[in-house]
Amino acid sequence: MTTIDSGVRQRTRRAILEAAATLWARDFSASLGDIADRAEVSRSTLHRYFPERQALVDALLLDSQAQVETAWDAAVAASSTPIETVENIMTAIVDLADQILFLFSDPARFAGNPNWRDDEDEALPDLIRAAQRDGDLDPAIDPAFVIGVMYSLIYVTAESVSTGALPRHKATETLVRVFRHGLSPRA
Amino acid sequence: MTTIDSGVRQRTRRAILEAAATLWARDFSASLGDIADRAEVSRSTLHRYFPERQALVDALLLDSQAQVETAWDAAVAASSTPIETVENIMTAIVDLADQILFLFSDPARFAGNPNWRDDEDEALPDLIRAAQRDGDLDPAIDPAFVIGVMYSLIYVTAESVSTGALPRHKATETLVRVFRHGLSPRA
DNA sequence: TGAAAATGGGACACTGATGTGTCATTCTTC
DNA sequence: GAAGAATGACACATCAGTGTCCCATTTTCA
Repeated sequence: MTTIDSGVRQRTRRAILEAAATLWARDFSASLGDIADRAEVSRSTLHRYFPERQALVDALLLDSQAQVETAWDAAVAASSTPIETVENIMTAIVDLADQILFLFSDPARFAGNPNWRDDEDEALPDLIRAAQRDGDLDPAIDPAFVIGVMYSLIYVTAESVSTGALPRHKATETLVRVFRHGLSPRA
Repeated sequence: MTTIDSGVRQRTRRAILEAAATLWARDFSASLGDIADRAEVSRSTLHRYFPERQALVDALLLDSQAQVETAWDAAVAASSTPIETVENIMTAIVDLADQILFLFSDPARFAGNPNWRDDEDEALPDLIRAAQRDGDLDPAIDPAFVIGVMYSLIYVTAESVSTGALPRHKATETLVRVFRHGLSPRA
């Protein structure tokens, strides 16, 4: 178990993490039994991979942060200006809505957890301020508020996509448009 | 108990409902003990007012809907155009963020509950469409998406106000501004 | 094919939340 | 000051979620 990592184990582990993200994004009190059902795995198996509930929480925390970071870095690499970077990050993260909700829906959820990193806590406000200096975002609006709007719009967009109300490209297009127009310095 | 409604009982009842709204808005699995603590009341007293958990849920459901309806009607009465009505509703509802979260954060929470009413389910989309016809909102954006943006912005604004990041008038001003600009038909 | 790995499922104890009831104390109100 | 309302503090039973074993069965792979 410590040295061997068969493909089977990886797939099972991933299925459990996916199920946990889906359920815990909406309801963090969802039981391990619910998660096991969703992952199409017995509760025994779930406990073999994650002995305690906290172990699954920690694993999902690390996994979610890694996924977000990957998408984040790709968005940064593909952008040239601050506003473009912010918009690309939003678009990229729409697909990680479950992970975002799990990570950020309750600010106190991971307080004191050694695995919690708020790396971007400074990177994002810096980006916002840079975009404000460039004249692409209204400098009168508190960066923290801008970030709140960002995550809100991401969540709304992800909902629209997951319910099938809008195709992904159309939804993200609207997302970026609403964000840019809503927070632009133009009166 | 059935005929008498002393001021004491009303205050205690209200304190419990307030506490439940505050806690359940963020975490619907919060225990009755937590709510009793928050309301500064013993768990015994809470059970005297609401014999079962479900009784408290139903009472809060009715109370929240009534509060929202009151604020809603006042906003409608004070407005003359569809877009103005929508904006006034948003501003009024910022103070009811806990109730809004309790009512709408989980679409399935009240499925099948006889006390659940979605009266505004048609009133709001109608308002949106009217504002779109007036040229105040972009007709290319799905009304359901507009409503999602509305509630998201209300939540972000309420957060800013409750954490003290922004004074209420400044926050609501930004709220309306972002909404109008973000969804305006102007390119 | 046969061993090892992986899984399913049941039994069990433990814990926290819940629902019910009783009794003593505090507070209103006349 | 006395009667009744309101509350707090316990005690107790119940129940769902959790964590731990154990064993039979299935799947994987050399």
